[in-house]
Amino acid sequence: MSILQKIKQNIAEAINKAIKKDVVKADDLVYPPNPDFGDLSLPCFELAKNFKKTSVEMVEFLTSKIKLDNVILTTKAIGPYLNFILDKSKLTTEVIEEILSKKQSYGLNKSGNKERVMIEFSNANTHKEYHVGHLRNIFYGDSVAKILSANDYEVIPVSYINDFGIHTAKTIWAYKTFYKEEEAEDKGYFLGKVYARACKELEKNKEAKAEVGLIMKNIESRQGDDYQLWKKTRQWSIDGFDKIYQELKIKFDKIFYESEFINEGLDMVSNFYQKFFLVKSEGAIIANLEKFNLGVLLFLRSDSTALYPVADIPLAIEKFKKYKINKSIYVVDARQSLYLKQLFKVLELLGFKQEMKHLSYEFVKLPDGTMSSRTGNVITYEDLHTQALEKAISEIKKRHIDWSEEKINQVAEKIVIGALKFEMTKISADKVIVFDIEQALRFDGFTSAYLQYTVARINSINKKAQKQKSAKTIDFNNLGESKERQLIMKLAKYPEIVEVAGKNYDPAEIAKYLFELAQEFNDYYHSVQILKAEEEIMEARLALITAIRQVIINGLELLGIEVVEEM
RNA sequence: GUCUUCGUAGUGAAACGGAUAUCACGCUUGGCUUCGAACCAAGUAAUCCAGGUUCGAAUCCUGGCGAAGGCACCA
Repeated sequence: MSILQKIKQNIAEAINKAIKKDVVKADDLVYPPNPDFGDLSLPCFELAKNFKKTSVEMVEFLTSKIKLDNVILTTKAIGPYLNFILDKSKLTTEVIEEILSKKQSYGLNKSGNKERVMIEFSNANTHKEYHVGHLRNIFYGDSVAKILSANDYEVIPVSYINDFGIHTAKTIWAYKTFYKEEEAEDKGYFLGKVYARACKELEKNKEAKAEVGLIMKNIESRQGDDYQLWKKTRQWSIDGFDKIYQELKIKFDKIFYESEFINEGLDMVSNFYQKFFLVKSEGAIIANLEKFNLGVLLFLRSDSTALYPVADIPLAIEKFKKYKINKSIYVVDARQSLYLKQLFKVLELLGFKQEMKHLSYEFVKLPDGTMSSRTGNVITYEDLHTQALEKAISEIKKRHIDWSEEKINQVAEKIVIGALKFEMTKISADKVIVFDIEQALRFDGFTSAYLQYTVARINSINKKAQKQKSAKTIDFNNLGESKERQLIMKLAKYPEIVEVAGKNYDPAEIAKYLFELAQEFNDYYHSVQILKAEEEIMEARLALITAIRQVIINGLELLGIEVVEEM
């Protein structure tokens, strides 16, 4: 339990004792909107009803009854709110010492109870490009995985790659027709271009559709030249994804492929046909879920080729059986909400009672419309990354004429990856993002560069302080400025933020908190002297800013963002 | 047609049903011989409309308007 949670509990107990009832809970205590009101607050509307008083009377009543203890310094009644002012000197010492001793584990909690959770994200297709839409998915999924781990869940991050759809045949058709034996350096990226070409050409060339169908059949037969070509190009894509995941520093425990599950799924369909819920309708095999208000779900087309649930179901079952998970999370675009409800219902009908959760997020659009690999209206990861890197490098060169190329590149890379991750995770998942590349390449305001800059600034102060530091114990009573007290409260709230972010699967919660913390620090930095203060004050302030640095680093870690020593 | 999501300063975003609606960008003004100006300070400007529930609504309910998305052979 965090320090603040303990305090809330103490206050709730003190109130319950005062009114001789057990009605107030720790969570009823909220933070006042203005620090002048106090540190914690109990809105007394509900309580007043219980006691048949007006809320203002209730506050007066409580004020007269409540016993102050060693945490609550004093109370302050403002209208219907009973506010509490905490003993800051004690809080300050406890908070800073906890952060500085726990370091990277400050903020972790045990709420997940080691529950096994599998989270599936970054479900890209081979033989297509990896674009900014995928980035929202992978950053969201990766961050949620990290946040759940911080809440003590045993998280298994996985990805599921569709390598067996008709799109693979289209790409192979275009490759054979227009590119022959061509090979590019970045093969995954190259295939994306080939796919876009395929879609464009197929629109005007109707006869080619039959060729594509033939290629698909050849692939499905798992023998012959087309199949070999499929295998080769599939590997190009997979290598391309690996390279992207490496650049983004994102790891999966396991990557599943549709081609590994499709046969099992087809067997399942024939076993289940006319049992359970699978029926023939208009020539196709469907699951009729109308009585659950979920419409119908197609399994096989009337030409008996497979649709997406065929492989998704055996995969889901493998997750439950082989990985023994309690909860299965799917990070998938909101457009597939109905499909996931159908999938979960089918699994439930098959007897799987484990929790299945669709972690939905809205998609990424471009200013001139929906992103679509078919029309070529996409921003690929590679293009975005290259542009962002150029911008970051030029910004660094403006500031550090003496840096080596290598150092510039290293720092630029971290700034760029941070910027991309932050842009995607700072916005709540239910908002459509209209991706503006200019906006994403900004390094000021509500951005990860602002946070990285704050850390670099603190590093710089600490470096300059090295020689002046003594070994004496620090007296935190020297942190008496109101801005310092606010910073302490902010730092103390961090563990709760991690918990809320976990409960709501919400990285944006972390992003918002970190930005506010950094803003408060930068404001503070401009208003006080640190290195030029008296020795004892200086040491207390150095400890404070080191704690701030630690919390920013910890929070950024949950978003998958690295900091830089200097920038 | 039907279901789902979203409508907050010029733009983009925040606000467990709670106190004066917060932040960024933009624009106007000010701050570097000073611990890092990728920074800070001040100013400017907003809850789609109409009802309802509530002590209290940007938030919940109903209806309208607007935008996006789903709804049988695309994933």
